[in-house]
Amino acid sequence: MDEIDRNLTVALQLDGSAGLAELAKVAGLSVSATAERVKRLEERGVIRGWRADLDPAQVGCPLLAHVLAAVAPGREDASFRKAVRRQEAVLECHAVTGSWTYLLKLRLPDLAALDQFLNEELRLLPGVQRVETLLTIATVKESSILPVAPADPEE
Amino acid sequence: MDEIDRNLTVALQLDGSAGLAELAKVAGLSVSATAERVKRLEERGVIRGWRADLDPAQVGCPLLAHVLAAVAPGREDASFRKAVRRQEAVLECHAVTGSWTYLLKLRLPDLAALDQFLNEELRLLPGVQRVETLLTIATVKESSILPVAPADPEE
DNA sequence: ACTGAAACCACGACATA
DNA sequence: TATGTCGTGGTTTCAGT
Repeated sequence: MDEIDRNLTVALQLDGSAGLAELAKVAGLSVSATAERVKRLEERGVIRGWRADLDPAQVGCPLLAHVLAAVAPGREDASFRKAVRRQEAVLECHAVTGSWTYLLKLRLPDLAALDQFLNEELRLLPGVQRVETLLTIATVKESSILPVAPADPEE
Repeated sequence: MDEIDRNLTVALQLDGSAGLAELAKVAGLSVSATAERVKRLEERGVIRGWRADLDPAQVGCPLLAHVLAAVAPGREDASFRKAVRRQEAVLECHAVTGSWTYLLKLRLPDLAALDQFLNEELRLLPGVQRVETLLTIATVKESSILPVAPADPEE
């Protein structure tokens, strides 16, 4: 993971359809050396895959909501996690510090779907004690581009 | 945006490197008709771009944190938004309902970077009144695959 | 709007340094 | 680990339905 790899990962996040010729220019390498690098990044798992980046509104999921959930510790926790992973509407679920246990990110078609998720799915899960919903009014920024960190000595 | 388009968008989210031949099978169309559809989806902005999906940890951003911020309403709000958009570490920023104004999602190299962001960037912004940080201990689910909604009559 | 074929270009393997 | 060449295969375009 040197300077060149970092440049490649940045470029590939911005435009994964670039093509090796263009990438080679960015990297300052030949096309085949660039191809080799990209293949390595995939093999090492640095690149996990290639995705089309879709407009949520245009695929019928204009609503964004975050949900804070307090879940009782213990055995029930595992079943909560499993249930959450099965839900398509749940894009993210993180165990967090603070007075809440989990923070979920949801994409939904409309408020009816949110209501249904909260009352017919989430609240019914064992161990769920308290739920708070933060509905998104406006999105100021939403990016999937990770800030690739500069060199870390211990590599 | 018919059934075929929806199938294509789902497939392209899962694997954007699939190739038209494979996609054509999914769509049940010829290769060139499939190519046409994908091009249209791009032109209409349904597909916003093509991205390499990276492993955050491997590009030096293992830390995930969410920040709730209460910001005074008024003119200062615009400068808050502008500042937040400039910050690479801020992957998302949403104006939300409830007792907080904004919810931010951050990717960072380490706690030092988080400390620096909170104290030397966020808290210094005009109008910021209160800040609460939710550090992610474990990620249960993190997906960028939108749940493409089935047919909406009014299209 | 979809099909099929032809032209073209980009990718991937190989031999070399 | 990088380079350049060559062969293959996929993408693009075009004429036809």
